[in-house]
Amino acid sequence: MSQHSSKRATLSEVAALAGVSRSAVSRAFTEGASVSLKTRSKVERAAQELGYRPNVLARSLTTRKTGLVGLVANNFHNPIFLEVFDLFTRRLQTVGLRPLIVNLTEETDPQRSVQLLLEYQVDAVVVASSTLPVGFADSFSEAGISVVHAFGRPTNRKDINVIGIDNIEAGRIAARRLLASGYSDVGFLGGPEKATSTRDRLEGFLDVLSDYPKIKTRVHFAGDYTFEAGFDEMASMILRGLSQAYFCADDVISIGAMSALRRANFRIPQQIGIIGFNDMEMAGWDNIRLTTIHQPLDHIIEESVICLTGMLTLNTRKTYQKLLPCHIVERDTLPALS
Amino acid sequence: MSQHSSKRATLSEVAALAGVSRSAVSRAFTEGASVSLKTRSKVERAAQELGYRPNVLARSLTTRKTGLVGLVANNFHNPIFLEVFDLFTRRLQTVGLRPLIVNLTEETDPQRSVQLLLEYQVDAVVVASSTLPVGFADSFSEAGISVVHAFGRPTNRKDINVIGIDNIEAGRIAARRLLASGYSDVGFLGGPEKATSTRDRLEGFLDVLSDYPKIKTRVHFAGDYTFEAGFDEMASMILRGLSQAYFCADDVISIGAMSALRRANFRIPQQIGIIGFNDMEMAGWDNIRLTTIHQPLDHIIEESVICLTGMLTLNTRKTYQKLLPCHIVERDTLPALS
DNA sequence: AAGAGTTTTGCAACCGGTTGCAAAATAAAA
DNA sequence: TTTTATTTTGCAACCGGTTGCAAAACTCTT
Repeated sequence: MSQHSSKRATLSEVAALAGVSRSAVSRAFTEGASVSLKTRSKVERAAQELGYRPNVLARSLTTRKTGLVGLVANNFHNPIFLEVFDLFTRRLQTVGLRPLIVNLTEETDPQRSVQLLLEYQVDAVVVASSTLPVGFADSFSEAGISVVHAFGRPTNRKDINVIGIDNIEAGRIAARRLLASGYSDVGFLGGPEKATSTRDRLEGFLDVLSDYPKIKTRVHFAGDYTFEAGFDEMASMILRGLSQAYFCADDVISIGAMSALRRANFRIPQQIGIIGFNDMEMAGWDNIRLTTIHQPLDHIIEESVICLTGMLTLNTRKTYQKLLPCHIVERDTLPALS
Repeated sequence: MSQHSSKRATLSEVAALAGVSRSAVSRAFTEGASVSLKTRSKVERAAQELGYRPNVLARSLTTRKTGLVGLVANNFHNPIFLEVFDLFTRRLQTVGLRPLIVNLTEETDPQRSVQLLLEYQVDAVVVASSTLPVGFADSFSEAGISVVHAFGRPTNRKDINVIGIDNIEAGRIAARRLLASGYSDVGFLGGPEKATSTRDRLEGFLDVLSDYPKIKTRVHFAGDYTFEAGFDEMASMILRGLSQAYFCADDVISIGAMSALRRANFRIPQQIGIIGFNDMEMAGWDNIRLTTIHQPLDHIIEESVICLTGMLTLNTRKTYQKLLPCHIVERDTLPALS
């Protein structure tokens, strides 16, 4: 009941007050340990009295489980990541894990970040990004830490778990949707050219279109998954001539691009059609209503956390690679299909 | 150079390999400890060889510093928080602190979250929210942990640090700006009615307007700092009759409200003027161009981290309460001033 | 070369917990 | 009640580090 504001109570103090051994106290606080009802209640009373809470970090020293999970991300300018953080932190919380977040900026040295998470003895690492230094996720598994790469691309590295979507198929879906609207001149506006997600979506996109040689196809890249990048790239495309419709490889890029189009007085979808990617919250806002490919964030994250807890409880090191299906959400930036 | 993939090397192993005592190794890894050049290099060589990295958690046991900082937030649906996270994680990283993030949802028990951070022995807690269970920040300082409440309201509780803005003054600024445009009927569209930020902004707003009894003033509240809340509230206001201009107490609410207005064919700013609050990244996007009150996020966060490191290094418990100035960013949702 | 002053080193105890093991206590069987 | 099986308990060692203290190893004087 009473609280010491200054100093935190320790195991020994509780043991002393309860009149039992330190081990007894420890056991009273460990699930499924052997303690009699009598001791347990003595301990609980004493603990209550002192406001005792076990020190997880000290405990981790012997149990070798910290409950910490590194959450590495490198794009804090795309609103989709707020949703990602929300979902990840919630899910991790409910399974008793604590996210230790690493913001991988241009200034931070990736290798140093790896070290850092190692020093904090994280139980596992979640890498949430589709644009990363190649081999970044690898360095964790090399150091003996379980990794799950959310939004990643499948790899043949046996010890990396990947949960994401089939970006190639997503590119195909977009291409087919544009074909269905009858366009004869379509464009691809990707994110960073070297990002695996960009390359894969482009591959699928071109894959479908290669069967329709009469349809003109243009390819462009925004340097970044940001509004400005989308805006700027579209602005320059306007000067060089436009296709009838675009597959923009990210919602925020789409919004940037549409903004540039509207500023140049193009009407969407009447003059130019747009299909985005991600289906972030904002895409459904009434002033945007972006037709886009839904990426099943919650599902991806759910699976990631399942994969993670799986590895932590039974420590089966079975590699887990899962690609989840995407689907189109029809809104107002492509003409409705009949 | 070589790495053990399976097992992490420990202090003792390094000591053995280097042929020195464990203390020597420890000292070689502690800034400013007494070690000869010779031993240091022996240790470094051995550490390199084994891929040794000290266990921060074990160290924290004796040093009583974990380098962990709890970062508590409760709104993952407002894009402004992505900026907040970005800035906080960056800043904390550069001063060698690690953010342990807590997502305070409706399901999570606030008291349990406090416990949790205590169990992890965080060095300090940052509470980043302007809408929180009253006394929430208190429970940390009661437990003997330094708290800084970013975006909070000043309090007379002596042990809580607050860094934020003067919301009352912000309300005044908004009111004066609307007056300057010559409106004779203005509205306030706040966030959650009980949030301190809402109440304060309203207070300032009404404070200025009380000097102009001829100007009609209406007050409304959106239930939440979200797009939908802004949209819905404005939609229902449209039915009940509108003022000429509104101070919306958050950008995302503003965007929701404007969306409802546009859908009802009102032209902004010609028919209805809007001034928002926060100046989030998106407010400057070309398709939004929201005139809004800039809240100095980066400055607030910089100060918060300074306050925090101050408390941690020299552990002066001097209370630190700082309100930073806001200013208007003129864009396109209010008529330009001559 | 001996003595004084300074720096470096290792020992051992400690931080706050957990856990294998054998002894003590309790419950069940005879 | 005694014997045996079972549960509960405390001891002591350990997890991976740090640190006060006294001894050891250096410098520098004289």
